[in-house]
Amino acid sequence: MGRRKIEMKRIEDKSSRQVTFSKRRSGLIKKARELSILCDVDVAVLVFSNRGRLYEFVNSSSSSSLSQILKRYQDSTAADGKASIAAVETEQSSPSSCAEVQTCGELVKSVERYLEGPELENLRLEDFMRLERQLADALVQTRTRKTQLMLESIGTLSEQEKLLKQENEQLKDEVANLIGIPKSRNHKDLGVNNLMEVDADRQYSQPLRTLPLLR
Amino acid sequence: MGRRKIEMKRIEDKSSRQVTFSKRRSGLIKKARELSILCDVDVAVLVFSNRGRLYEFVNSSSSSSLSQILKRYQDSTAADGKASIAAVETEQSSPSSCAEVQTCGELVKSVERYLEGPELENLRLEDFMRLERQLADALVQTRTRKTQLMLESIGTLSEQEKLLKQENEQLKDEVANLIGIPKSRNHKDLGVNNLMEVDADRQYSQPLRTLPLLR
DNA sequence: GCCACTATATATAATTA
DNA sequence: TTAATTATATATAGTGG
Repeated sequence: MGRRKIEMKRIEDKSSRQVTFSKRRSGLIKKARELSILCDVDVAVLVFSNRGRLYEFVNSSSSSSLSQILKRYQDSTAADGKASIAAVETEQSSPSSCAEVQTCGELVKSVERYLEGPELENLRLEDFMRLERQLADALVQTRTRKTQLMLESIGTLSEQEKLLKQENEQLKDEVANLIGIPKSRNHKDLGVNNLMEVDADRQYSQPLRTLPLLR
Repeated sequence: MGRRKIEMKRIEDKSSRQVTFSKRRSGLIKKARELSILCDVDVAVLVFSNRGRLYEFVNSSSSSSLSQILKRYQDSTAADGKASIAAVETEQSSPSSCAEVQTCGELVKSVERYLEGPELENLRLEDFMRLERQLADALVQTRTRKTQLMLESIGTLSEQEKLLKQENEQLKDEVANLIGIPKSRNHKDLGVNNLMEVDADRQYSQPLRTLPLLR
């Protein structure tokens, strides 16, 4: 929304953080006002600057006062007082085999037939509960199979990687040998040690960006 | 901000009011989140639909103190004991972050507390439907992230395998060279080049230590 | 009622005064 | 500095499925 896109993280420069705070704060409050007017709902926005100042918006037109809104808020969050925002994402399609897809497709079709059939009227709650269970089972099986296949891929690839690395090391040794021997008899060991040290370092030289996500 | 400018007054058409409510509500909450992140401040947004549902955002790092601050603004403290779970805003989020996962953990905890609480008797069907949605959302999110991580791992490993194979080929060539044409004047250069190439590749040849955690 | 889309309105990051 | 300005990013009103 500006000359360029900014990263969604704390703005480190104090000055521009302050400017952004001022602009976005009023933007937020403006939007809150618009929402409350357009949709005729109660909205409260509270912003506490880190110097302790409070900026707020509470729509006053309705019967709700701030205290009432806050009361509602506290009632609503009596259990823990925390906000939680769940992001819904469409599940990515996995690399599933043809057989599976076919099976799933058939399953879906059979369900469709089931739901469109003339005997639909005659079905009872019990039938739908059974159908639900069947579908849930199919889903669980599909997911399990998917996970299994992915883990297998990962395992195979890791194994492959290990072997390639070993081979690689041997080749490096050989190269070091071939290069090192002509000079003195110690060169070989030095070369090998050096390579191994480099190798040992390698495993630590990586930013593990995935780790935090697992916490 | 749309195909045309709209008057700043209550939208009379019920349907489009509802649509606008949904869109602007998530927009408002998104902006609140951005403000809290970019400027490192505490922000709370509370939106009550006129059917009594609460949509909220409170930046989690400060929620407990925020709750306390909120208490200061409460002038009446009559308790009516009605319990309800805060509705969870469902919105798409691009970057998965620690905060999100943390939110999942918090969600689980709050659910546990909720289900063990003394007010369990007072909950209505509506509350459980909402809870179900929240949990389903959290589950989808978790699954999606899992799948994403696994796919990333597979991608990385494949890439790595490719690079290792290339390196391997080069090393083999070199060994052949060194054996086939020993003591040629090119030896030194080859050695240096090789080491540099290895070095350049190093950044890709990383063991993914996070893998076991996915199981 | 919920998507995706897209034209347009609005918000705002960088820049200038 | 704070206040305008401007170029760009983002939000969203209307639309169709």
